[in-house]
Amino acid sequence: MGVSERKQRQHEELRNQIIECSREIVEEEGWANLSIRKIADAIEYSVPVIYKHFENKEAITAYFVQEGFQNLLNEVLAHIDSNASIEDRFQQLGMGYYHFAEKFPKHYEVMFGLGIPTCESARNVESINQLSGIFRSMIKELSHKNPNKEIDQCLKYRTLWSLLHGVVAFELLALPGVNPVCSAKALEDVVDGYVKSILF
Amino acid sequence: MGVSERKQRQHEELRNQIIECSREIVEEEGWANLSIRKIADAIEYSVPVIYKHFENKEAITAYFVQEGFQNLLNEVLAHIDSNASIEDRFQQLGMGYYHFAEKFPKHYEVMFGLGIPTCESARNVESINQLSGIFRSMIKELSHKNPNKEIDQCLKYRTLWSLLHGVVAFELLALPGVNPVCSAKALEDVVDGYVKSILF
DNA sequence: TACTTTTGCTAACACTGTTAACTAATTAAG
DNA sequence: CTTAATTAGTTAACAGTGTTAGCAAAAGTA
Repeated sequence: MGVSERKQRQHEELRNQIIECSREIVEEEGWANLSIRKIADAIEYSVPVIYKHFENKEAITAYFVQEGFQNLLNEVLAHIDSNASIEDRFQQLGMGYYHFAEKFPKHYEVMFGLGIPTCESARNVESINQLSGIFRSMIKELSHKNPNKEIDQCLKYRTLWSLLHGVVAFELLALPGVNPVCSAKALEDVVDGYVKSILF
Repeated sequence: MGVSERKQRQHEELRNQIIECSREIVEEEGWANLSIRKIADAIEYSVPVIYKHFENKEAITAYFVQEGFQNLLNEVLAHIDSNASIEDRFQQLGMGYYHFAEKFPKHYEVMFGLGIPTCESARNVESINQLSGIFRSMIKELSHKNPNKEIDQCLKYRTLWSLLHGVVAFELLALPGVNPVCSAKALEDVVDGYVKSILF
């Protein structure tokens, strides 16, 4: 037959077109200007067709949240050299995180935007759990280097992510009065302080 | 006459009503559900009346950004005991920042929300400059305690704000997989590391 | 009293997300 | 091969959004 296969292929192709057109719109006009009608226009289909592929608009943004966390995971993994010292690996982790945000700022926006209902869609994303695992194991390893100090690893896990997010969010916010110091430098500084806070 | 005075008073009263009704709506339904028509309904006037008091909807949110930074400044000032040591004052600053976000989460959202066009409206807010001044002078003072180390104060200013924002943003995002460690504790931890990164 | 200004309204325009109802094309069954 | 069933895709509507033009009524001024 092959006919139903072709149909399914075409169905998936259309889904991809929705995704790619959405990506372009967001890239050029930002999340606020992404609309179902614009997508429909871009894929040259009528509006209701989109609802055959995505339950609603939020499901489209949720896709990008998912994709974003996958990219974040890949970027972090790509930056970590498992032969390096644990201290260096923390810097590498930071740089991976930073480079992700630099490469995919729109993804970062929708992943971590405050007040946007996409926070919900971050739940049940497998990549987060993997990232979480990397973070925690590195913290554990670093903690072992300083057996004298009682270290709350749960707390440290949270602060690590806070630090990373803080630096990156500031870069994206471009708050007034803040000189354009290189964010990578700021992140290096912050991670350095973080590592020291565990070691000393 | 006093008649034009009364008119102006009534005009200002209506403006206040717009603000207070907006505050209530945002408190109960969030920023996404704040609409001109809902405000008009609440103040029991027709829609165009609102445009006599605010140029557009963004001007309303801009008002809250302004108010937010004023509150943030007040909260920070209230927490800092000028007789305390510089190390303690950094902790106090952090706590002031944190308590502001705790008391006014909706303000924090609109002040620092990513991707929301209100970032623009943060420019030209006088309170930011005052806050900025406090941050910088404290960094300067702490740096003097360690004359051996060459400290990039511009960088430290940026990282300080990143740290504060990072912790608070995480609290508000309530990201999955992150145990509900007390944010105040996380902030204390972070500020401690920050101070040490300057002193040692 | 007549004129002018202010005040506030209705109604519209151009958008938004979402869905019900319909048509046309395609597929499967008799 | 024709008929029935399914699917694909459409139009048109509903309810909501921000914003504004045009008008009526009220209030203030001469």
